[in-house]
Amino acid sequence: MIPSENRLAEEYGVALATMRMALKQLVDEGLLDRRRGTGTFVKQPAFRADLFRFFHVHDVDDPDIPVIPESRILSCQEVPLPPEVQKAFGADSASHCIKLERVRLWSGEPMLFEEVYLRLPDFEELLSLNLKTMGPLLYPVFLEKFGILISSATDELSFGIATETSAKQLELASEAPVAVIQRIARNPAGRVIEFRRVHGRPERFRYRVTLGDQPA
Amino acid sequence: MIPSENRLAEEYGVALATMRMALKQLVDEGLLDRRRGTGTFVKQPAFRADLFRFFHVHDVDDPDIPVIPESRILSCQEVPLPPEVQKAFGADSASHCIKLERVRLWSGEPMLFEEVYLRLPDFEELLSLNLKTMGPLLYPVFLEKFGILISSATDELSFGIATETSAKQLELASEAPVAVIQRIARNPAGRVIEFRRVHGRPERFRYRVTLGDQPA
DNA sequence: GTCAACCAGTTCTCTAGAGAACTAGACTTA
DNA sequence: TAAGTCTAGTTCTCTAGAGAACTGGTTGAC
Repeated sequence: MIPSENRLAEEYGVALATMRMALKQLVDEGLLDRRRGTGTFVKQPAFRADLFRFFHVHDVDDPDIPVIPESRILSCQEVPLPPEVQKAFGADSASHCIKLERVRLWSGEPMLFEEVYLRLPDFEELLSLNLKTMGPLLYPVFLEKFGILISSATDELSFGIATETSAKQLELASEAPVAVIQRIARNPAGRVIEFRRVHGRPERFRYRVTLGDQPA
Repeated sequence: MIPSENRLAEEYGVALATMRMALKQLVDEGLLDRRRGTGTFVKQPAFRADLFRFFHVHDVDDPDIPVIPESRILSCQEVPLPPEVQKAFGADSASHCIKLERVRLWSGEPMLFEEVYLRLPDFEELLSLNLKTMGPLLYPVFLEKFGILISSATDELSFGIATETSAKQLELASEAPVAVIQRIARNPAGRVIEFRRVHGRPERFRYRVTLGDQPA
């Protein structure tokens, strides 16, 4: 809970209405939560709900329970920038980047194989970080360890065939059909922070997204 | 362009600041556009950009050009409510609904087969409407003919196999693999207006979505 | 012990206005 | 003609405050 609008206005030497406008803006941005008669509270960053709600693998039997799949990191190393990543990062990118490979499992079965590309030198420290200690979600790590907030992402879904690596990790036959998700994630300034390519086992794959005004 | 905030406040007998707050809210809802030094203008409903941006079939050669596929309506009739539609519409639904079938083509090739379920009696008039005169997009028709605004939608993508009908319309072999999109669309009050099931040819299928703050 | 009444603290809505910032068009001048 | 200047009209930001609406806790009556 933060101080009341009265106190804040006094403290910062602005009029009450001005402080109220400022607070309202922060509410609109999803950073604060105000309750009449109670007070103003800081909110968890909204991307947790916004970006992961749809990226869950849903149980086929009960599709309303979203699950965050377990994460198993395979590798994390510096590689030259692949051309499609170069295109996403833009001209101001370095010539190398970090490539992180991981498998996401659900009930012990591999569901998704992810290749995550991250900017250098921004994420240089990631190479020396203990990957075992990371949780299953990357964006909270970005925020806590690097101070980088992911505020928007564009996903593109299509169908493709497995690569040698993804087939192996997903326990599929070589060149089996897979779901392909390509994600470009940005910070609030619109700078592309992450390029991600995901291959998923098609038979249990389910991707959910809600656009527009979220109904209460 | 609508009258200035001064005039409106006077006309409605409220204070200037109050009218400003009201106008700001309409701007936030995407209904108005204000330009300092110029005036306030009514905006085209935002869903046009929000909901259709991602629902485009992108050219494989040039994925940055979105295309609205041509629409060919096959049928439009009253049918008993299928159970999954019943679940989406909720308990207050009538026992029957409108089912609209159509194919969406691109460069003459069928890309998507859609089954659209709409509430009765809300859309009763649709049965007597000349379907030939409708454009390729349904939501503008909902707004203009029925005064119903679609403001949010939840899409769920998965993989499945073609039904007899969808295989025929998409010119695929029976039980061929297809992309499946299930959409639930709502009005601003959160009432479910539309249930839609789409089958798509997998090989050129591409679905793009951006969540979070849209970068300028 | 239970329930109702009260109260201090908070946000919400609205009033009344001043001055800055900006725009589009009309006007002036070289 | 072309470029700069002015001006009326507009939105934007901020001040100063009153009263309503609501919440969570305390007090008091039974």
